[in-house]
Amino acid sequence: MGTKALRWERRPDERPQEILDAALTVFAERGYRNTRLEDVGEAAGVTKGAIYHYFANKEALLLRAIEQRSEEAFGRIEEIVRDKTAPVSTRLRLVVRRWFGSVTKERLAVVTLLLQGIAHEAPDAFRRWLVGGPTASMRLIATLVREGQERGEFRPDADADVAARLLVSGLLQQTVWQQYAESVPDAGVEQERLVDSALELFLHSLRPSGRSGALRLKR
Amino acid sequence: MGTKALRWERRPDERPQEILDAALTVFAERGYRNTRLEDVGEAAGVTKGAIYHYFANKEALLLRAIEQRSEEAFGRIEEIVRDKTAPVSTRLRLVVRRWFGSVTKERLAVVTLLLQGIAHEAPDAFRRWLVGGPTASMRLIATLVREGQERGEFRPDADADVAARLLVSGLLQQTVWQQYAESVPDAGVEQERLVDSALELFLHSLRPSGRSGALRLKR
Amino acid sequence: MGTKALRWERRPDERPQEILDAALTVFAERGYRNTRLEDVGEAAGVTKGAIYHYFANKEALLLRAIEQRSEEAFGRIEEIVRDKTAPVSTRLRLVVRRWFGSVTKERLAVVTLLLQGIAHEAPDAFRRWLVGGPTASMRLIATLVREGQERGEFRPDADADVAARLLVSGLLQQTVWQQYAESVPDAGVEQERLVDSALELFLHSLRPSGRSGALRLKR
Amino acid sequence: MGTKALRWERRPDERPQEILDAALTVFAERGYRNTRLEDVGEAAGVTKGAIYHYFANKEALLLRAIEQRSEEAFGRIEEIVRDKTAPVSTRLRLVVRRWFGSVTKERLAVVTLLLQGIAHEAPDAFRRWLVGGPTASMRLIATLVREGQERGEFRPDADADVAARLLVSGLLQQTVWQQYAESVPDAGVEQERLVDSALELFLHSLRPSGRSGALRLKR
DNA sequence: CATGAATGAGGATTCATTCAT
DNA sequence: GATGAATGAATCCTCATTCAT
Repeated sequence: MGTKALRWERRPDERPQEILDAALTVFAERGYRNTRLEDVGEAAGVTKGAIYHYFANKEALLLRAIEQRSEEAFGRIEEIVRDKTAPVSTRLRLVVRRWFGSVTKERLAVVTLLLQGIAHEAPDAFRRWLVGGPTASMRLIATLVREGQERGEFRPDADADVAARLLVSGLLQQTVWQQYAESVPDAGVEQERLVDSALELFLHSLRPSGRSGALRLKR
Repeated sequence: MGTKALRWERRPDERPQEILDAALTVFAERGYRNTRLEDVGEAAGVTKGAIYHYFANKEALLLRAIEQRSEEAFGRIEEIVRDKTAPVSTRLRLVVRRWFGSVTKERLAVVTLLLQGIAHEAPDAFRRWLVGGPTASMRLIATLVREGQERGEFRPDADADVAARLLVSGLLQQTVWQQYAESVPDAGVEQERLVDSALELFLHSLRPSGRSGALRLKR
Repeated sequence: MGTKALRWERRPDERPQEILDAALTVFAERGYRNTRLEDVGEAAGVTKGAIYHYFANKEALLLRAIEQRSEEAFGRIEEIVRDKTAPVSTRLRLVVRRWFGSVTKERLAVVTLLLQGIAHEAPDAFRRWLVGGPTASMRLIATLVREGQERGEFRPDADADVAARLLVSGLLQQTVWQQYAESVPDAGVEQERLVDSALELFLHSLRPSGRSGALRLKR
Repeated sequence: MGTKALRWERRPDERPQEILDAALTVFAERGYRNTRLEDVGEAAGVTKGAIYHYFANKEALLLRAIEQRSEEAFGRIEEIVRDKTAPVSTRLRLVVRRWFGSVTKERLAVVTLLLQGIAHEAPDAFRRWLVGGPTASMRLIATLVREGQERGEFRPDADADVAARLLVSGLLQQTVWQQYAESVPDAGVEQERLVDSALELFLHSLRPSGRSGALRLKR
C-alpha cells in the first residue's frame, strides 16, 4: 500500500509517455516479439492491463513509440540547409553533427529498434521511417553535395547520391553496432571520433582533385 | 497426388539443404519469429515434422542456416591482400568487389536476416557473425589502408578505422535496403553503381591532398 | 452464461487449491501422461491457461499436488510412538489405524497416483515419497516391534523388518486395489475389516509361541 | 554392411520374441508412455519400422508383452495345491517360494510394469492380470489357509482372506520396491530373507493360540 | 484509472504410424 | 523383411487481450 501510494504521486497524465519510453527501451533491448506487454508494464511501473488504457494493442504501442521518436530523430534542419551564405561543407558538418553528434540512450533505442527490430513487425512503419528518415536525409545531403559541386566547392565528378547514402547508412549502422562493442572486440569507436572522421573523409572524398581543398576543422 | 509424386523425385539426401535454403529465405522475408516451422516446411516442400528429422529445433535450424551461408559470405581473400606487388588501391577494389559486387538472392537473404532479423533471436550467432564478418572485413580494410599510408599511396592523416567502417557498414546497409527500393522512392541505386562509386569515393577520400597535414585527429 | 456467473462466485484465492485438488483426482484417474492440462482445467472449472497463473508447468503442478497431500498422509504420530506407558500392541494399533483407518477420496487419489502413476513421470518425487512415507512408516513400525521384543511383549525371533514391510506395503497396495473391486470379483474387502484383520494377524504373528526359539533367522 | 550382415545371422523367427523382451524391459524401465517405439527398436536391435511387421501398433505390443509373461508369472502350481497328503504349511511354503523365491530380471520387469506402469495405459489388461494373477493367487492361498483351519493346522479365527491378501500384495510390492533400494536407504531387504521371513511370519500368524505349532523350516 | 485473473488462439515439439525403397 | 524419411494429430506452453473488481 505504501508502495502503491508512492506510485500515485506520479501524475497520471505522464503515464502514456512513461509507457512509450519504457516500450521503446524494452523493445530495442529484447526485440518486439520477445517483449511481453508485461515486461513493458514492469519497465513503466504499471501492470500490463494499464497499458490498454492508453493504447489499443501491442502494435499500436509500437507504432506510436516509433512515430513519436523517429520524428525528432531527423528533425528541424531546414534552416541550416537553406542558409546559402555559408559554404556547403560547413552546412554539411552542421547537419551531420546535428543528427549523429550526440546519441542519447533514447535516440539509440529508437534507431536500434528501427534498424533491426521492426522491418518484419511493422513493415509499413519501417518503410515510412525509411522514407521520412534516412532516405530524406540522404536526399538532403545529396542535394547539398550537388550545390557544392555547382559552386565549385566539390569536384563535379563525384557520385553525390552514393556519397550521401554511404555516409548516412554507414553512420547509422555504426551507431547501432556500438552497442556490441564490449562483446565484439574492435567493434567500437568513440561516437565523437566516428562523426568527426566520417565528416573529414566525406569532405575529402569530394574535394576537387588537383588543387587543395578548403578543409578547416574548427568545430 | 501429382504433387506428391513430384515430391518423391527429389532425392532425400538433398532435403537438409533444401530445408536450409527455404528457412533462410522465409526467415529473411518474414522474420524469424514470424515464421512458423510449417511455413519453412511449405517452402521446402515438406511438412513441419520432416524438419525435425534434420534439425533439433527451430533455433538449430536458424543457426545452421546462418552458419553455412555466412561462411561463404566473407570468404577467402587472403591472397589478394597478401599480394604486395599490386598497389593497395587495386587490392582494395578487388576485395570490395569480391564482397559486394554480385549479390545473389541467397546472399542477400543471409545478410538481411543477419542485419535485421536476429540480433534479438540469436544474439550469439549475431555477435559471432559481427566478429567473423563485418568486423573482420573492416579490420582487413583498415589494415590495407594503413599499408597504403605507409607506402605513401594514401594520405597519412586519414582515419583508417573509420574509413573502413563506413565503407563496409554503408555498403551492407545499402545492399539490404535495396530490397525496399520499389516501395521507398529513391531508395535504390544499382548495386553495380553503388559499389563502383563507393570505391571511387573511398579512394578519393584517402588520396593525398595537395597541401598535407592540415588535419590531425587525436590518435 | 449461467456457468460463467457461477464461476465468479468462487473466490479467486481458492483457485490454486481447487486446481491442485482437480489435478490430483484427474491424474490419479487417468494417469499423469494421459491427462491434458485442459482436463485438469475442466475439472477445476477453469481453462488451461489459468493453470499457468499458479503453476509453472505440468510437472510443477504434479509435484505440488503430491507434496501437499503426501505430507498429511503420514503425519504426526510421534506422540503415540513415544508414549512408553502403553503396551506396544496398543500403540501399533493406534498408528496403523491412524494411517489406514479412514481413507478419504483425496487420500486414495494421492496414494494411487504415487503408487502406480508417477514412478516414471517424476522419479524424484516418487523416491522422496518412498523415503518420507512408506519407508519411514516401515522403519517406525519395525522400531516399535523391536521395542515389543525387548519388553517381552513379542517373540524375539520374529523378523521385525520384514513384518513391518509386509504390513505397510500390503495395506497400501490393497487400499489402492480396492478401486478395482467392482470389476475384479473378489478383489475387495471392506477397508475396516482389512485394517482390523491385518492388525490382528500382524500381532498374532509376533505373539510369543509356547515353545521358544525354534527358529533363528540370520541377523 | 558388416554390421548389417551380423544382424542377419540372428534368425528372423526370433525377432518377435526379441522385440517383446526388449519392449517389456524398456517399458518397465521408463514407463509405457515415456518409451518411444524407436527405443524399443533400439533395444531389440531393429528399427521402429520393423516392429510393425510383427505388431499392429504400440498398444498391441504392450498387450502381447504383458500377456505372454504374466501367464508364466503365476504358473503351474495346481499339483502342489492338490497334494492333500502334505501339511498345508508345507504346501504354502512351496507355492510362495515358487512365486516369489527367485525373481529374474525379466520377471521383475513384468511385475513392475504391471504394478505401476499399466493401470492407466491398458486398464483392461491390468484388470485381467489382477484377476488372473494376484487375485487368483490370493484366493488360492486363502483356500489353503481355510483347509488348514479345517484340518486344525491353523487357528480357525484368523481372517484367511486378509491374510492371503497381505502376503501376496506385500510381497509383490516389496519385490518391486527393491529396485529403488540404492537410492532409498533402508528400502531393501534380500529377496531370500524377505520370502523366508514373510512365510515364517505368515504361518506364525495362523498358528493356533495356546499350544505350540509345528513349525519346521527346513527348506 | 488500475489490477491481475482468466481466456484462448497460436505455434513449437513429439512421436505413433505409414510407406516408398 | 527391414529401413528410415515423412506425415500429422496431439499436447504443452506462451502471451495478447479482455474484464470483473
